[in-house]
Amino acid sequence: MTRGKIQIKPIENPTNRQVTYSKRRNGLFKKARELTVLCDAKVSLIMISSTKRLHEYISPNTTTKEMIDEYQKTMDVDIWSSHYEAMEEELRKLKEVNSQLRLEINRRRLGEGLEELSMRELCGLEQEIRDGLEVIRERKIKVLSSEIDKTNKKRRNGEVINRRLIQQFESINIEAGEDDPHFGLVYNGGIIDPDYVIGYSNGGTREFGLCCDRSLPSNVCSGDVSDITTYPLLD
Amino acid sequence: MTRGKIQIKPIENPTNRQVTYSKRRNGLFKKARELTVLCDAKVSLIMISSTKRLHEYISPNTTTKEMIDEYQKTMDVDIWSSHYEAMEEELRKLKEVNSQLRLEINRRRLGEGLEELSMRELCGLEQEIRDGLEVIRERKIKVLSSEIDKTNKKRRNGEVINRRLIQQFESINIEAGEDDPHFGLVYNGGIIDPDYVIGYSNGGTREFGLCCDRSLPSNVCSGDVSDITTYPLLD
DNA sequence: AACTATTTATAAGC
DNA sequence: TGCTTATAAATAGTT
Repeated sequence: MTRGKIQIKPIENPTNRQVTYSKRRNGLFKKARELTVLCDAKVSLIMISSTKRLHEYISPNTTTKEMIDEYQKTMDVDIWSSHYEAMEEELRKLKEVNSQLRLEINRRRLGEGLEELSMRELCGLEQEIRDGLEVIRERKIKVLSSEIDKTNKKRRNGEVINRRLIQQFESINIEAGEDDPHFGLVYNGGIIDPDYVIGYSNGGTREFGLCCDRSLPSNVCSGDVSDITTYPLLD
Repeated sequence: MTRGKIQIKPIENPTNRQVTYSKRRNGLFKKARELTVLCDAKVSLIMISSTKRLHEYISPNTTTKEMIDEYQKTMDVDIWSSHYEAMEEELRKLKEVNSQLRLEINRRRLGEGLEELSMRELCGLEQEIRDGLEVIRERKIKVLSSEIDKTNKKRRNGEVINRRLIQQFESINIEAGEDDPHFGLVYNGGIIDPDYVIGYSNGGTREFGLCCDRSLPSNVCSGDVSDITTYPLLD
């Protein structure tokens, strides 16, 4: 605007245009800076040249994000909605995968959703499940073995008391003059047969096995047993 | 900057400050507009006064959102991160549920992850899987039955041709003066025993069962059979 | 908001 | 890009 007034219209010459852009850009920056200082204002200035180069000024007492947030609040528009789109897509996909997984679980657990499976697929699924069943059986055996081991250890620790108990029983039977006692400690020599144990607890640190002689009629236990003496097993 | 040069420092007088803000704001707008036209540039200018009033200029050939998008791309920063937070939380939760579901599937399918299960849980899981297995077995029987039904329908449709085929075989055997033919159509009266069918196809709309008399020695079929006549079954 | 003296911005040239 | 400079434009202080 000197050495001859200019018209405000597009500068055709690219070099000229770029030079003018550069000069005026700096002018704008300077003015923005001055406004910030003089008037305690906040200024966000973003410029993109025709050559796609970006320059920005932001007042020192704020951030671009803050300015944009303020802009949004004032204009009551949601500029970011499009920014959610990618994320929403991901969300949608995850939800889909999720429900697929749930379907899969239900199919396997309840054997539902088999309608569309071919004979070959059904056989494959059956085998898969059999395999899984086998693994569970093996695991059960392992758990049981370890429980038995623990029980045996406790039994060994309790053998002294056990012997005293047997002696007590024998003396009672002798006192009563009975040769064929129907009650007694059943003790099968090391391993407790799980099928023979009635009532099985692994909740605490002590375990008890209540055993009955199966050859006895079931009503033989119906008497008054409240005066039974119990002994704590050693840990 | 006239009637005496000014220092670029905060204007203390609020009225003065506001007046200067107003004047310089318009100046900035004008410069921005001119830059847009002269240099084919895009300008986004947002100003907030000390009295919290917001003014903006945006070049006619663009939008504020576009400018901000471009800004983000260039600066390689995510201004909106805070806007994503809620969504990211949801995303995180979904992913967690997802991996839980996958874990669940693997446990059920492969019988893995059983280490932490108690005896009671193992028994429950085993029963669950047995139940699922039963459903699959039932489904297999259903599929097989339906296949057999379909086969029977086709067989009935093909009975006329079947009979002609039998007649043809019989006449051949009579011509040969043979009383005990070793070749013939094996037809067990309605239901084709799947174990007896060698080669089973359900891919197309037509099905063929190739049957051999199992009492025959295996080398009896080794002759020249290239002149066998085939008949298409009715659909 | 208008005026205007002056400063500032800048177009053209190098 | 940077410097120069003539001149247009912006604007501080006043009314």
